[in-house]
Amino acid sequence: MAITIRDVARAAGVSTATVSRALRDLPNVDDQTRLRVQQVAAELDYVISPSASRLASGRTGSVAVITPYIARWFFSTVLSGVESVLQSAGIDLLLMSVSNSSGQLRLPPAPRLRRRVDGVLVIAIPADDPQLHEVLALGMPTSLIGVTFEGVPSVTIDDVQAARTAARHLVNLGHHRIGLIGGAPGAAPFTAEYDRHRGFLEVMDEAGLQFDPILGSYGHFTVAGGEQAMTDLLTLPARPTAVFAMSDEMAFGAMRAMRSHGLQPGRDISLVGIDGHEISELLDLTTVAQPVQDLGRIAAEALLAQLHGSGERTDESTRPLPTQLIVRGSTAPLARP
Amino acid sequence: MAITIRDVARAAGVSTATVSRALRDLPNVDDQTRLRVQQVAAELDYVISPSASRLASGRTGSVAVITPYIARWFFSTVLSGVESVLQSAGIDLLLMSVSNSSGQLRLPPAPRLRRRVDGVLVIAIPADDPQLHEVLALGMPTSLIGVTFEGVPSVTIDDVQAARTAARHLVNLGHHRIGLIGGAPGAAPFTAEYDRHRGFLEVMDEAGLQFDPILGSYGHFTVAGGEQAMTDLLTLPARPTAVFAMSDEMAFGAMRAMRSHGLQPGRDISLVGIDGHEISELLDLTTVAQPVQDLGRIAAEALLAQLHGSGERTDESTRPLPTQLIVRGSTAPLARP
DNA sequence: TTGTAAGCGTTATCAA
DNA sequence: TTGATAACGCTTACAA
Repeated sequence: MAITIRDVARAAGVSTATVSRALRDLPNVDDQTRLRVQQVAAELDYVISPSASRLASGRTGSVAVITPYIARWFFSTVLSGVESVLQSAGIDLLLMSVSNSSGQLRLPPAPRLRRRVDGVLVIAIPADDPQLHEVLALGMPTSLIGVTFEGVPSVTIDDVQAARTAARHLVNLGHHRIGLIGGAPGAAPFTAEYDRHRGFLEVMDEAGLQFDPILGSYGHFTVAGGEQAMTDLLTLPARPTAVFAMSDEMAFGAMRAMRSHGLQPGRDISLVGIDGHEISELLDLTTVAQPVQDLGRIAAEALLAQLHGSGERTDESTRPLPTQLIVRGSTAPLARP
Repeated sequence: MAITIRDVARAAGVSTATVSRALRDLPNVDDQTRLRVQQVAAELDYVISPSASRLASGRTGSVAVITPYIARWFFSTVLSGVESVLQSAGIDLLLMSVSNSSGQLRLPPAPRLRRRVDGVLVIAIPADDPQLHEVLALGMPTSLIGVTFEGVPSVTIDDVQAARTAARHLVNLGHHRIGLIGGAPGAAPFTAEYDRHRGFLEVMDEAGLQFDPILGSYGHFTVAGGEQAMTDLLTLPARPTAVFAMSDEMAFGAMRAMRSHGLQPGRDISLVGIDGHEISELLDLTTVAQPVQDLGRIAAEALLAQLHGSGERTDESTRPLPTQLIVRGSTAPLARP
């Protein structure tokens, strides 16, 4: 069968304990000994058995990433940030999707986590989702991305601020009749939807523009959702002159709806999104960019810190990551009538 | 500490062996006994220790997915297909990226696989990449996506045919001066690049059009790569009237280059891609769509079959998955001069 | 600095 | 159908 630690020990003329210590770079091993053990191990092409190591040590050396979607831009980009950090740290990354969209019946993730991973990273699962609660109830080291939850470390942007920036941009361009495309207004607090909604309304208030609820159009955070929402706005008797879409993908859909109506973003209606999606540049969409990969990277680092530390959740209340307005052709000053 | 199998055995009044059998639905257990054991286990909130189980059984119940990129559309979409199958089968999915692009020094994946997973899924790593060879040399159950390799099961589309379809479409529209945007012509055989190149040239030959090498422009399979390649074509004395881009993302870049030059896809130059990228519809790009999620799903199923079967690689030489031409506004008949 | 040996929590063989 | 019990391959007190 495969080479075991005993084979290495025998070949190096030491005990298995010493091999174990030497190979893991633990202190209290003679340099000569360590070197010899490492050489022998290499010669024998020895690889440690993770199962045995995990059983004996109680640590799994792996973390789970729980995400609602894998194939969407935001989530896969976050994931790539997470992966790069975990890979460097030599930690196994278990990927688990919890999407229930495709009619797939999905087991709740919590039971699959126990005794299997040392920690969990959760990407943008709404704060009121029962699955999130189950995961948090496990009490293991956890790091949240794009959601906040009392007492649990999380990495986010300032969604209120991001929405404010987008809305302010439109207001500064002279627009009064500003439409809103986003998730349902009844979203749970501490979610991106909720906060972006709030930021938008704040700016409208401050500008002395009262938001006409008929200009709010809601749907899924997808291209299709944005298209539908924009279509609704375009069939209004009095169209908005500018629209704030809560995500770039919704804005893409909005653009398509506009094109179907023979309208052009920037010329006929100004449009701004949030994300900094790769495709936004192509479509010439003004957007408030967020550092998506960094979200993942930093959350992963925070999780590693918990793992290496006491194992307790250390909610160091990190400040939100910065966002940046990128002005492109989809927004323009309100044409004087 | 945590509940173990012995606690369950004690509480149910049976041996640990029986608990193990009952909980895994093995035969030769009395129905009464099985039921009682399951109830007791549930009451005690018992979860099996994967490490212990793996150590004792020799199976890890997990597979690794090795991919060059995580955040790119093709790869994340394949990944989502893979994940849905593995999740249903109760198999852990270990995600490993091998991208060396971002200057990140990445350990070769092979050593990280040994004794850690029961099988491997590899997404679109070129057939001549040494990392792929290392992985294959492990001799474990393996399933390839988007590459073929003698003796190893793989799931692909017919890239030659896909390219033929795209090229034929342009030829049928009356174009003679057709440009090519893609990966370097010196690509390794059995890769998408190589085959798409071949399919394109075949059609040109068959149509009696001889391909002027100056109309071939090569770069990375990215938006930026496509933009650069198209820019080069546009600065030619005699521009092509139509262009075949080997991927939709390259076509997106090509579109941007055209716009910079005041040209419009379909009107001034016809453009066709390959992929069926979600964004293609938005950009009105004609493309040859491939069933990307299915690629992942089917490859995962093939891997599961190996796992459940003899453990040997069963190269059942599955036929390539079908592709489909989707005609949109970016291609049009050659305007009669 | 090194070795001894008792776990870690299952699975699987063999016998009953 | 069930039970004893020997692996599985490592880690980690504790001793030396």
